[in-house]
Amino acid sequence: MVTIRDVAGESGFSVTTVSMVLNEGPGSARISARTRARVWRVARRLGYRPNLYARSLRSRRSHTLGVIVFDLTDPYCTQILRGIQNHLRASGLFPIVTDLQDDGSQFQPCLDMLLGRRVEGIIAIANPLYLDRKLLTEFSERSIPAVVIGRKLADVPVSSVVVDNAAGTRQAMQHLYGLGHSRIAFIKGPKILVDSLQRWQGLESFAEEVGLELDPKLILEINGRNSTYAEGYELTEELMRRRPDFTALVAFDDLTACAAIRALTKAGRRVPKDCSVVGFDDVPSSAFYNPPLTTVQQQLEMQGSLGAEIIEDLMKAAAEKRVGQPKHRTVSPKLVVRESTCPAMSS
Amino acid sequence: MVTIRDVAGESGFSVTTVSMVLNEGPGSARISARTRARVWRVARRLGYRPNLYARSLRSRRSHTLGVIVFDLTDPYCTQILRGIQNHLRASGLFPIVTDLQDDGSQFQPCLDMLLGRRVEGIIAIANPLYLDRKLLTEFSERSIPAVVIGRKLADVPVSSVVVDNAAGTRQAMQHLYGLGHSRIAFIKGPKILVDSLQRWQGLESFAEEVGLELDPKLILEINGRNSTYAEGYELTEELMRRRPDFTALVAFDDLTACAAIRALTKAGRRVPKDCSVVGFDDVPSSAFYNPPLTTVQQQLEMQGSLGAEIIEDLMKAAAEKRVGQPKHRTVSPKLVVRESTCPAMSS
DNA sequence: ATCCTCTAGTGAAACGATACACTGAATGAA
DNA sequence: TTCATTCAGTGTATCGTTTCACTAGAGGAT
Repeated sequence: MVTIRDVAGESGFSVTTVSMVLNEGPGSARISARTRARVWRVARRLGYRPNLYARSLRSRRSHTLGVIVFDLTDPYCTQILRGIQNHLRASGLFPIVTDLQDDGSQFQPCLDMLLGRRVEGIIAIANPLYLDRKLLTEFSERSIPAVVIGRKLADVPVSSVVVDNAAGTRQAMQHLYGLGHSRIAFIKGPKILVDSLQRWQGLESFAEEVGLELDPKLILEINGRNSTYAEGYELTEELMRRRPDFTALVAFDDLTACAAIRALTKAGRRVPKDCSVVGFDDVPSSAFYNPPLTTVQQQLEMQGSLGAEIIEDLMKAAAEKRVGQPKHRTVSPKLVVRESTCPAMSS
Repeated sequence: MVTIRDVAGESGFSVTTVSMVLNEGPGSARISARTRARVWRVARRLGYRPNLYARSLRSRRSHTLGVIVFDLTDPYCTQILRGIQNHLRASGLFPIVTDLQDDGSQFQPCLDMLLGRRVEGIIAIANPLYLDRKLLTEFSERSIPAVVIGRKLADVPVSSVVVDNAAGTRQAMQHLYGLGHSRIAFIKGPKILVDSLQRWQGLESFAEEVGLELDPKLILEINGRNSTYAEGYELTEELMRRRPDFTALVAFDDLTACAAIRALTKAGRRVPKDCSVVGFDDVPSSAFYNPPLTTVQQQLEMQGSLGAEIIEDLMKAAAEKRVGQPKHRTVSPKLVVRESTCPAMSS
């Protein structure tokens, strides 16, 4: 591997000069244009590549941030990741992503990894199950900026990006109500997720406003013990057993919605003609479902880039020894209407 | 941040001793148990975390490998990634993943990134479109081990892991043939992918063996100009226009299969009763499709871990200054039968 | 001629770890 | 007693950069 010393020797200038030229920093202005050109030429000819380890060691900056995702195979995570990457590309920061693989006990090892690599900031994509606030506190103690995407932690001084869940389900309900649906079934999310409650509240408040009664028999809840899909499927069967006459179903998320559609189809009910279904998230595969899913889009990429923006600011502040105040952003979800919903049959 | 010097000062031993103890290397045997215990205790108490930059700089080992994926939001990639991670966890190697975002021009920057971080090996998940063999050659020149997953490059001395495409489509055909289907439609993959040809050949050879005639009018091909899904949808419509009487359809991949199912459903044909459909890949969402997709499972996780195994061996060889021979592995695909296929109607 | 400023660059000391050759004391054999 | 060997560590150079204080020489002002 060719080092800066090689470039210096070959070009006839000192290591310092080469360093200043190649970094194009403020010092570089003190070097004549001719020298700069020569240094660059030699560096290029030799294929010089600065050793990031040496650089970071000396400069005490890693230009690196850690991203902790709870499951890299989950499209929810990868979309957010995409947003983060896109925002970061311009800023010269490099994301190191670590994957919890849906296993909470991996949190500490991941954190150790990232701290060992001296990340200057952290973005955690939060499955609340695996988000250890104690560990996040560790960051604020070391004054390493951190932002959580998908969850707002009340008692920890950590930035956050969240979606306005209530606004999302309100839109979903508005849509169905506008289509003339009134016997609507619901599959609520598991209690452990704050999102479950928020989504339910948005939905309930809309129903109350327009004077729509919700039949308790048509409200079921995922308990989260088995696979979401399997459970969604079974709950839908249970709903049909209880009250076969509902004309629409609101699912906690897209996966549940897909399970519901499958169960309905199996039972001989056509979606959307016999029953409309709406989901939440808008993961990419929802657009390709049979039928394409009407769902509440979370703007995950946007959430990612907002998170990246926040962390970037905080990191800049930290580098300049200022203290950055935690920031909190909320993104507005947007209903995307596809083919899993249609007007209620006038019965 | 607490350094090794702090631990040395606090424990009363020399930096060298602390280093030997904490690394638990061969040198550590020369240190008494009492000293070891003390050093560990102090290190733990102070929260010492070795600086990986300093370590790598001095030891000239990064214990790091680069993974280049062509699209991190593609489940194909994330499943392979999962396999890689799982294999690597035990071996103390850390994967740094870079994402091409489906943009070939990102290949060089990603490579630069990885080389700057002194990765000791590379795994590339190959969308052949973006796999630059010139750049990969750069690795073998620097004698950095590399393995490509998803493609075997004939003229480059680089290891590979591939799926036996032909065996996969043979199984798919066997399945349909066994169910009594004989009027089968096909949507071939785009010409630029080697997989397209291989899958087609497997399929054709099976048909020939059992004396099944393939109607040229029922063979269409994705050209890859627009979105695969949209094209799959349109091609299916075209097939129905040409010969509405086919009873089964073999799609190039799962996404195409989903598009086909959607098009068939829209046209009022029930899957599988009126037409069976089989895909290829078995991405996770295929199991949740409506109906759940019968498809050829690629064993992507397995491919990932095989790739990791190869790179691990090669890296070990490189570290010991041996030369590792490129290895080539082929995984056998496996048909998974779900609900998108059923016996042909006896007509 | 002297002093000062500016220009264009240089030298040496870090950064935090590991590698390697070395050492003082204790032990054992002759 | 003496010499060699082992034990349990230590001192110092080094990895490839950046940082910071410094300087030789040119040019201008007095």
